[in-house]
Amino acid sequence: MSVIKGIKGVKDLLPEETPRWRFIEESARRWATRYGFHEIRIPIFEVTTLFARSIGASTDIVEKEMYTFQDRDGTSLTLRPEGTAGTVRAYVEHNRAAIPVPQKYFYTGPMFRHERPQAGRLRQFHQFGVESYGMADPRADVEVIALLWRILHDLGLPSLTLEINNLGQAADREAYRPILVEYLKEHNAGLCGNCKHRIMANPLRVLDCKVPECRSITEPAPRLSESLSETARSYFAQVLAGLDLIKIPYSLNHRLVRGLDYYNLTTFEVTATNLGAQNAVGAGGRYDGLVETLGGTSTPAVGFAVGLERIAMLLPDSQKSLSPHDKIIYVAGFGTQGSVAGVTALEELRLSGISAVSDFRSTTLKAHLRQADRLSCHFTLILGDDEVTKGVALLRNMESKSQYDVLLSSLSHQIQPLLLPS
RNA sequence: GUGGGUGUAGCUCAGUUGGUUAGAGCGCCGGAUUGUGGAUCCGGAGGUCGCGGGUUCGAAACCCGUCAUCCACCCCA
Repeated sequence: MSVIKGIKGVKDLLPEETPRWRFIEESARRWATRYGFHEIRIPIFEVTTLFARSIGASTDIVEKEMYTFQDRDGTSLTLRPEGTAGTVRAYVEHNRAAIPVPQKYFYTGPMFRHERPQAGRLRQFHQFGVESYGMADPRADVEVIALLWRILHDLGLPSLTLEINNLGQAADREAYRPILVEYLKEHNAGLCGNCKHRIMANPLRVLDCKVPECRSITEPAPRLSESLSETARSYFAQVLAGLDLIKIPYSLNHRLVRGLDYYNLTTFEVTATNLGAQNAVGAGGRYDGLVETLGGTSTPAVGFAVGLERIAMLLPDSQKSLSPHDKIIYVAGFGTQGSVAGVTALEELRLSGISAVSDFRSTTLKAHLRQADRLSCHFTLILGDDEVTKGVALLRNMESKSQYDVLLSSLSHQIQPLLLPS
């Protein structure tokens, strides 16, 4: 019999790691709530066309990274590669635009992309994201960026950089595209093979190339910012002013081009050193056209998503185990009568709200005490045949080693006060 | 999809130009202490050397293939 193993790029989160995941998730929830966002829970799979339409048919995600399968009736379904598409779908489907207050949602959960795993990249990974609908106002952008920054900063993540760029409206990019293409064609010879292809396919991505030769070629290239309309420029200026106002530090990056088709105007990304090659912790932007693309009425929107695995990698040790664990009492029942009395003692303690554990493999007091020590229990309740005969149990303080009798008839009553925080 | 690194005990890793019974540390179990944990000492259990083939008198080591994993490219959170 061969052992069945987990799927490549899909990881278990073992009990040792879940406390700090909870810490991250709870922190993100708390901040999002404080900023007026409400949780939405959307399905893990959707019809494939939802993602193809929203993310962009020619993006890498849609072209080669989706987990797609057929439903029994032949409908093509896909495990969600990101959360925005599903959230917009729900927004449109439930006609949330009709509700007369800003619709601000957050979500968290697993996402799926079929890529080769590497540091900070899995096939099932987890994101926390927010979406703010209905406000075509720079302050909405600032609010979302501020929330992103606060979540990450509050977790104590080291050396974060917030980069921001203005992608303009689609018309601005259309105007810029031929200008950039012309420049790139002149310098075609010096570009890497990838970028030579990108000139026609997606010229903006050449700006984002990591190859040093490409970077030095694109450094003096005409910039998108020069082709932007006055409204796009002024909008972006107001976003930056808003960030200045509430003291969110940022740096402008004219090369920041996001990989999803639906972004316009403001785009941003928070990167960290020490993450390996995948250094983006979180990213987002404005996507004013998406709701309409998915059949809703024209609705401006802005949002972001952060990668939980990447946050977990960056989280300092001092932040990892902040969950306050209650005091636990170990019940050492051994011998014929002691074993039986141990079972009832465990249940009685638990019913009265006390965390109680035991290791039923241990048959000797020595073995029990060793387990109590390993479980770092503050107290051990010793229950051997002698104690049962006397109608008592021995309560041992594991640190001071002092121990005394407690009556079995009023066990939890006597133990409860001992477990209160001293 | 492409490239590179690594697969030996539960964990971290040694293992000489190919040579006899594959080791260490930590961990685990037991004893010293017949009902008292952590420290110490003593003892013990635990290995298809990733898998399959090949070369050889002989392979953990060399060759080929394969799988897993990690890292990087592409791209992204």
